[in-house]
Amino acid sequence: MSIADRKERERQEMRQGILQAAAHLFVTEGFPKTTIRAIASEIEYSPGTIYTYFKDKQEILNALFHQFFDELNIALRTAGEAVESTNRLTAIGRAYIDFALQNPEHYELMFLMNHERLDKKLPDLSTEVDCRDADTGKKIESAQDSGSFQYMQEAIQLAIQSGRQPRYDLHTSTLLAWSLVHGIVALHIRGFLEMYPPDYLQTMIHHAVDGISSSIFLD
Amino acid sequence: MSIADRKERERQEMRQGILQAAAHLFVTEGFPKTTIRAIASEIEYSPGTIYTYFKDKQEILNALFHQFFDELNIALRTAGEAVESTNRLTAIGRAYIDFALQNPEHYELMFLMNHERLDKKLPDLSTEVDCRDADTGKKIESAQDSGSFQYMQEAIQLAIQSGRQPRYDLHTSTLLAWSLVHGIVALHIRGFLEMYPPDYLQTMIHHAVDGISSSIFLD
DNA sequence: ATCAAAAATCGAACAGCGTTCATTATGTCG
DNA sequence: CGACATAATGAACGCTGTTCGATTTTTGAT
Repeated sequence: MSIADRKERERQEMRQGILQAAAHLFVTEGFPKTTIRAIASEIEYSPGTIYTYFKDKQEILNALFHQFFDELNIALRTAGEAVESTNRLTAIGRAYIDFALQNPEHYELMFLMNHERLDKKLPDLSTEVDCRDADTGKKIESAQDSGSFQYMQEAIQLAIQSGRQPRYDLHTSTLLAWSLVHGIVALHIRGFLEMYPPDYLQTMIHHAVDGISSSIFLD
Repeated sequence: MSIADRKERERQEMRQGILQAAAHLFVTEGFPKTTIRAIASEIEYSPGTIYTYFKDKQEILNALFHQFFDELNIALRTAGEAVESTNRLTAIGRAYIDFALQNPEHYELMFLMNHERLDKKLPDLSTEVDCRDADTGKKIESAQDSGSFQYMQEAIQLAIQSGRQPRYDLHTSTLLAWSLVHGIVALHIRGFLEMYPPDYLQTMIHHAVDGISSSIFLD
């Protein structure tokens, strides 16, 4: 079994090498300007070899897409678990904005770019039968690879359980909170907030994060 | 003088024809899939002719960019002027979301796509000397070609003057309002809200619009 | 009307792209 | 060792945005 294992391991290492080179080029040069030939050159292989490991350029992007989402997930949960549940939503909001502003190219790939057809793999909190399992009892995908959205929603629910008065229902509150932070960083990354001096913008964003709660809670 | 005028008019008509064909293709096929050859074919000219009227493909996009911004501007001001100043912000927010959801490809070009280098031509409300006119009293760029952002800000200022208590300063309030509506439509157009049933999503958006005010005002 | 000058149009051509594929090389097993 | 699967190659295909000399059309003055 060892030889097949090694083969598979080498294959994954090659995939990771391609992904690493691609990520570097995507981040520094942008997605459209990153050519398959450039990726191949970076890992010192022929262009055709790329296609032994990925179906096409889009699939490379998809792989990075999921990888970056995992990073965001970890960043949010790390920031969230570091504070008690009452402050959690604010901490998550701040971590979200920090992640986006410190990794704008990652955020670009994840949320801003048009991925045509791509399985978003977002938490399907399908309102009704969400955790329809009953037997096994662990359908929530280990709650680890469940999305950032889900975690934000859990934080809001915790705040409500702690006694805060929600303005809207849970989903609407989550949507508003997410829209607010996404809207700010999306406008910022696209350069629509360039008219503000950086420090003033920082202050506004700071207020915005603190304001997430006041947007969705009555008190 | 008439012949030079006609030449110029014909030139503008040709430009408009190209823009119209390009807009149609951009909207139906998307920007990357729209080729110069396809645009040329649509207006029944040779590909090279396009370059007599536009420097490159990007400049066609820029022209449409400004054109769509004018459309949004008009839509917002029409909706805003139709109601008294106290309800204006909500009316603008609703018109903004309606515009984006009814013209998602326009919104894509305006706010979602990465335009690399592009003079955003956004209202330079440079925080300080904004409407420094005093004498004439109409330095606000005829208030017509001034941006949608500016108009939203004016609506908020009107609400404040009507006695509403702002949570933050004017710029921050405007940023929050804009981020909220942009965030919602951006997430929606990118397909991140597909897990919600359409009618439930509509309700949430409805709440969100009504909630703009409660986000930035204390009362 | 005539005719040079100017402007507009054309379409072939160029370099680059993502992708494919027959060929070559490499490594694995009977 | 020899048969075989697998990986790597790089030329080639069809496409792209763009350029440019050749061609046609339009202009302005005689």
